[in-house]
This record gives sequence, C-alpha cells and structure tokens, in this order.
Amino acid sequence: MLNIDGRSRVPIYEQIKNQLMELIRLEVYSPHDKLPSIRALAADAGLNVNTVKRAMLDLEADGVVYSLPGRGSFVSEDALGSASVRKKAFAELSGAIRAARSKGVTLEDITALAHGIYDEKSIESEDNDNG
Amino acid sequence: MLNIDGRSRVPIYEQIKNQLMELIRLEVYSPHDKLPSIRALAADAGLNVNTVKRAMLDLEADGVVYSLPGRGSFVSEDALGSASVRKKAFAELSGAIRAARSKGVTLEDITALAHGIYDEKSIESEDNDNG
Amino acid sequence: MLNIDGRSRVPIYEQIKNQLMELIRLEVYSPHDKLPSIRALAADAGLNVNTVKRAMLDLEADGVVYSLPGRGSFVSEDALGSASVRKKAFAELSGAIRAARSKGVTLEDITALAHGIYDEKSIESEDNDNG
Amino acid sequence: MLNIDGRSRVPIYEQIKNQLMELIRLEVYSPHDKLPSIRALAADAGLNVNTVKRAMLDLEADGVVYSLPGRGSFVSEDALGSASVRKKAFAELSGAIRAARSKGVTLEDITALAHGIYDEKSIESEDNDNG
DNA sequence: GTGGTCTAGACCACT
DNA sequence: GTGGTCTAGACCACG
Repeated sequence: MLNIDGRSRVPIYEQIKNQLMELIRLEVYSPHDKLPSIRALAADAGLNVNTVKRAMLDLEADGVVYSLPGRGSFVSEDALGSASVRKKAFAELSGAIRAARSKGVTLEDITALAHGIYDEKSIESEDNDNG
Repeated sequence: MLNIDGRSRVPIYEQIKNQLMELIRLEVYSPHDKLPSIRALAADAGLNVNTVKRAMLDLEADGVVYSLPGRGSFVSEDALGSASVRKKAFAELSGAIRAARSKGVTLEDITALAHGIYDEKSIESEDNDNG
Repeated sequence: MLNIDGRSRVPIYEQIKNQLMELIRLEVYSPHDKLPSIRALAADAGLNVNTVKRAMLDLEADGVVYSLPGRGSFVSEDALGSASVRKKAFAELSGAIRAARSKGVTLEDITALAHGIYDEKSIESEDNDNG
Repeated sequence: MLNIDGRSRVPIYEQIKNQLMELIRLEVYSPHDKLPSIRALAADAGLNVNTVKRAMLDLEADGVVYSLPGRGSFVSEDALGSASVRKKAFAELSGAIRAARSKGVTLEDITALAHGIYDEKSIESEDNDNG
C-alpha cells in the first residue's frame, strides 16, 4: 500500500500524506471511499501507528479526508480541490522555483523537468519526496 | 542587505544562502569580489554571527565562495557553474514538483507559475525562500 | 570512543572526523550502521554537542554519513569510496609532502615514515591528527 | 623573489617561510649568505612588512636563519639540519599520512605521490602549500 | 531521545 | 577587524 523510504530526509508522515494524496489523485480512492485503517496502514508499512495517525490528522486538517469515529477515515468530496492544500502546494513550489533560479536553473530547465515528471506513469518505485 | 523572515520554516542560514546566491546571480557580487564580512551581515540583519557563518560555510562547501582568514569571504571563480549546486537545485525542484502534482497542481499551473517568477525583476522585498 | 587532544592545533571537529572515518575504515561501523548519537559522543568525549555536530555535518557534506532527524546518524553506502574525500586527502597530502621537502625531508624519509604508519595495527592511543 | 598566492588558505607567512626554505634547499642561499632585507622582500612581493617579519622571526626561532641587528638576516650554518624544523616537518607529515590513510589512501598512493613530487624540477609556479 | 537550528559570548590566528 | 573554533544552553520537529 504505502511505499516508505526510511532513508529519505522527508519526514515519514509527509511521505504518507503525499502517497495517500497520490492514490486519491489516481482515483484509487474516490470521494467518500473508506481508506484503510490507520492500524492496517501502519502494520502494512511497518510504521509506528502514531506516525500514520499524525499524517491522517494533517490530511483531515487540510480537508482532504474526514473521519467518522469508530468507522474510519474517508476521502472528502473535494479532496483535490482543497483550497488549503493547493495554497500550500503553490507556496512551496514557488519557493522552490525561486531557490532554483538563484542557483542558475533556467526557465527552460524547469519546464523540461516538469514535463518529464508529468509524463511519468505511476508512483510505483518513486519516493515522491521533496529533496 | 539581507532580508530575513524569522517566521519562515526555511532555516535562516538557507535564506542567507539563497539571497547571497541571488546577489551573485545578479552580478551584484562578481567572482573574486569581497563579500561583506560575516559580522557586518549579521549586524545588518540582526542575526547571530554563527548563523551567518553557517551559511558561509555551506556556500564554501558548495564551491560558491571561498574565505581567507583575516581577509574576508570572496566569490568563487565559477560560483554559478558549480555542478554541486545545480545538482542539488534540480533534486530539490523535482521533489517539489512531484509533491505539487500529488496535490492537484497541474503542469499548466507549474509552467504559469514559473513564467511569472522568471518575469519578476529583482529580489527587492522578496524573501526568496522555500516555504 | 573518541580520543581527543584538546591541545592539538588540529581542530577538535577534524579529530572527530578523522577518528570516525578511521572506525569506518576498520569496519567497526559498516554502511548503514547507526553511529552513536552526537549527544552520546559529546558526553563520552567531554565535548560540546555543537562541536560533534559540526564534525557530523562535514562528514555528511562529504558523503560519508547521512543523518535522519529523530533517528540518528548512519554510515553511507559508499562511505570510503567518496570521490570528494579522496580528492581532498590527496590535495592535503601533496601539500604536506611539498612542505616537508622544503624542510629537508628526503623521499626516503617519507617512504620510511609511511611504511611505519601503515604497519601500525590500530588507532588505540593514537590521536590520528594532522599536527 | 617570493611567489605568494593570495588565494591560498595557507597563511602568507607560512608561504614565505616555505619558499625561503626552498631557496635554501636549492642552495640559492647557502649558509652565512645574507638574505634580502625584510623590506625588500615585502616590497617585491607586495606584502605587509609585518607579515614578512613574522616569517623571519619564525625562521630564526627554528634556527634556520640568524639576524644581526642593523645588518640583516643570514642563513644558519645548519639551516637544513635544524632539529626543530625537521621535527615539526615529520610531525606534520605523519599526521597528514594518518589522516590520508583514514580516508582510503593506500601506501602505494602515497609513495607514488611522493615520487611524483620529488621528481619535479623547481618551485617556480608552485605554491608549495599545505592544502 | 534523536538530529536541526539559533543565540550569546568567548578566545585564537592572521593581516 | 577578519574568519575559525569552541562552549553553554535553549527550543523545535520527528519517531
């Protein structure tokens, strides 16, 4: 289910968030679908339950999922349209682009890189991390 | 000289690195030019000397500057051509793009954002940070 | 664990780097092994945490170790093969040889000295420093 | 006369010492020969007089030269045999060799490097520094 | 408990 | 006055 890279500098809970969002983007989980339980995800990936819980709480705060006590977590109606998530994504991305520009990366480099990434098929062996 | 956002989640020394590299990119400081002393930079920005020192140490490890004890810090001959710097910039950028993709940001969003950023004139009131 | 000479002109963090690399060379710590925590190393050697941190930061920049926040510091996959490390070692060594030559040290002196050093068994009571 | 590299991390006074010793080793200056005056050396190389004086004082302390107030500095009888100088040279060299060993440099690497250096002809464009 | 960042302030070497 | 090193102690993010 989750493909965590224990050697990445990206926090594990961020990797979980990113991968769950990726699964939602790919419509593996559609709005109102029930996500696997926190315990199932943790057991499956060999992670601490608290780490997975932290990720799920973040997603809930971002409006990507909602949880029904005793029943589990579900994909929100507007999971991908979440204003909060998009705002953060844009903020982080523009910061990264500015940093890259300072380091000599050209506009052409960026568009080429982005095209290359969007042409990829799946997350499979990808870490989907930030650096 | 430096424009630091103490509330940003980007470490202060990273903001310093980014802004100094931006100044080098804009040729405010050219190869072999003397940079302001770390004490002057620290005093000017209201930072601790060690924080500025940390940034300079990183830039030195990246081959962007070199420092001569008792004399000062100077821009390297090939400051912008540093392979190490470009490599890191690309790695961080592709991570950020992947993360953005998972969050519903489209390829068009990214190219538009990048164009907007590259059309900006200067760093003026920008923080030029990553988050 | 570490054997630091506070009176040496070699910076303490360099002594730490040298000794950790020696332990890695001797395979006391192999790739992906967890190193002692910087706090443990500092306490054990009677040093400040920041001094040990500085050494670890350098080793990380050299690709010898990697550190995962909240988890610890680990030996890199290619710790000893790091090109950067070898390059620096050669540069420093050739400088030292040239300096020695100017001071009347003969080629025979050097080869004899080197043989003597490479015949030593371990680092035991050695400081393994540069000065 | 002196060939100083202002961009080297080796202290200028060390470069002066190394080059004067090299000139003595090459018998450009033999025992009891008068060395150029401190002011002449400084003017010739574009250095501060204090920096040259510092180097000369060091050489005097090492027994490599002796100075006669009002007359100048002269090469000592046993300039190259100076126990102090040789002792320091050996200490520094063995430290450098140990450091290199920790970083994966082999005994063969060192002997090859040393042979290469001793086969060089002169100091001409050499910095003769330590790193 | 682990590494990451930051501050404050000290002392040293070099020019 | 410049960079280089070191200490002490604080707070944060992560697991």
